[in-house]
Amino acid sequence: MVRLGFPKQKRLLKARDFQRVFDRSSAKASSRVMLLIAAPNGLNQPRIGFIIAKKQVRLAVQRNRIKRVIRETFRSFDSGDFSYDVILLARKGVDQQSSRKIRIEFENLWQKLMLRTKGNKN
RNA sequence: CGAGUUGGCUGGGCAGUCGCCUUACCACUUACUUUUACUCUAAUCGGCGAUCACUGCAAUCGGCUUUUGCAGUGAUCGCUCAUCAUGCGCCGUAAAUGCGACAGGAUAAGGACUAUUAGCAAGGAUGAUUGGGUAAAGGUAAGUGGUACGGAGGAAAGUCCGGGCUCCAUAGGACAGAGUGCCAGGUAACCCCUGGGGGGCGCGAGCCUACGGAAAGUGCAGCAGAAAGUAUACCGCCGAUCGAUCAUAAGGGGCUACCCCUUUGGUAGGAGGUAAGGGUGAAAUGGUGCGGUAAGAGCGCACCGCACGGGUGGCAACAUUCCGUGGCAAGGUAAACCCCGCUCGGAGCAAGACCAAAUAGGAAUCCAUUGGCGUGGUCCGCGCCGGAUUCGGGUAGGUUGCUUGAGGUAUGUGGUGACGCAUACCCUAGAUGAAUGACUGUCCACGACAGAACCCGGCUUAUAGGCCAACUCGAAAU
RNA sequence: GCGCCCGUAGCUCAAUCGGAUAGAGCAUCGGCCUUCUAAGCCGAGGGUUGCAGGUUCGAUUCCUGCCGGGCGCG
Repeated sequence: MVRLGFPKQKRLLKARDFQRVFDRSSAKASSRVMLLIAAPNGLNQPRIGFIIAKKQVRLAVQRNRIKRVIRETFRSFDSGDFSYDVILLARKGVDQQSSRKIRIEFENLWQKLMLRTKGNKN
């Protein structure tokens, strides 16, 4: 049974964590409106952090919406022992897309990312 | 019914599943800590003792050697060391005490015994500090799981004003600077609000209004126009008064087909008069009429307007169909400089406070007590005493501030109103990479603008709609 | 959380302490030149001066409020 909670252990909180992911990034997946960067974290679960700049998404309501949608999607994943830290970078125009579209796009990118990290291992 | 004005309220509802944050409670785990019990004995400082070595002194009239004693230094070993006290007769051990009963039995009575007792007092190598382990109980923190309550806005936004709060002096004086500007009131305060006045717009309900001073001074006004701030005069009008000229109508005179003088009328002109008319401009020094004049003109008069003084009404701004005076100026611009009145100390929750951690508080240069820093534009004042710059190095983790407040709701009451007062009840986000979402079903008007970050009062801006109240205009009907 | 600056032609910039038609270079278009192109020469078009109000006779300029962009301090 997969637990669907979203506690703080599954988030990136400190500036240090973010810096580490940028320094040791091993896989990327991107689309027109967002970019995922992943780095191994040595835990038995993935963690996620958001970088949604005010410059890219002006309104606070939209920034909150994107975070909520993606957190919700991330929460519902059966990630298994995918032990990577992932950073989501928002690009311009995300706020123009509907929540459903963002959700689908993020799911696709996540699948891509999992494939790529496996490829790296081999 | 249509069109409109003003003010106020609301800002999708319901059900289910999963998830996030705060708080409270319960259970478990981990860490820390306190107390108690048991247990182990490590370190530092100090002290004591023994042995050995060295040095000095004495025992001895002197020297040497030896011995003994004392003192000092050093080394080694040991004790202090395992607990809320133990232990100290003698022996032993390297090492440590004095006093001392009552009652009682026995006895004639007492001693002895009881008794190294009880008790008292002093001393000390026995001192001071830091520890480890196990168990139990309690507390704190973190995490996990569970239950329950609560969980963004009317603008949370822009950061345009005003305050609270915190630190710097208790926020003080002067200048500079900034803001503000009809009057009265409300308020903690305001560039806010309410009521009133003046001006402008609208048929109206209503709306807008930086609305002090131009007689303190300085500046500015292109083009056009004669002239743009000083009063002047371009085209005009007049030319009474001046001479020239024409006519000769009237009168007079003379040398009588002509001439002269005066008057009258005309023409051109000049000195001059004038500001009615024309034209320019955003703006040209009251308007209309009559009189008047050479033509005109506030030159005079009437009415209107204006200014000043007084009265009256109003707290005041101001108003005035009241009275009087003045023929009538002193143009505009102060969101140009400026003057006047009033207001304003600076910084901001990354304020500030506490805990923990870290460090060597380093090097160079410059300035220096008429100085530097706090302190901000300057000076004074106040407080503190080295300061500034560069280079190098270290730390930038947590708690608090943090939500009970100029708070809300209801009722009553004072006031035209903003708002005030009284009583009762209520507690309503507090995150910190930042919490309200997702999915499903269903209903309808098919859901706009938009997310708290120390807190309030306003302003401004954005906003799908829906609801309520008051009022205005128009139409129809009664 | 504070503080400051800038928005003018497609682009880069001017415009005197408010004065009339908002100008220059590059770019665009047309013509000349050249066999053709480039360069050069001549000419033309292109502006709601970020938006909305206000002050003023008159606003790119002054004031107020919005919108957008940039910079600095902690």
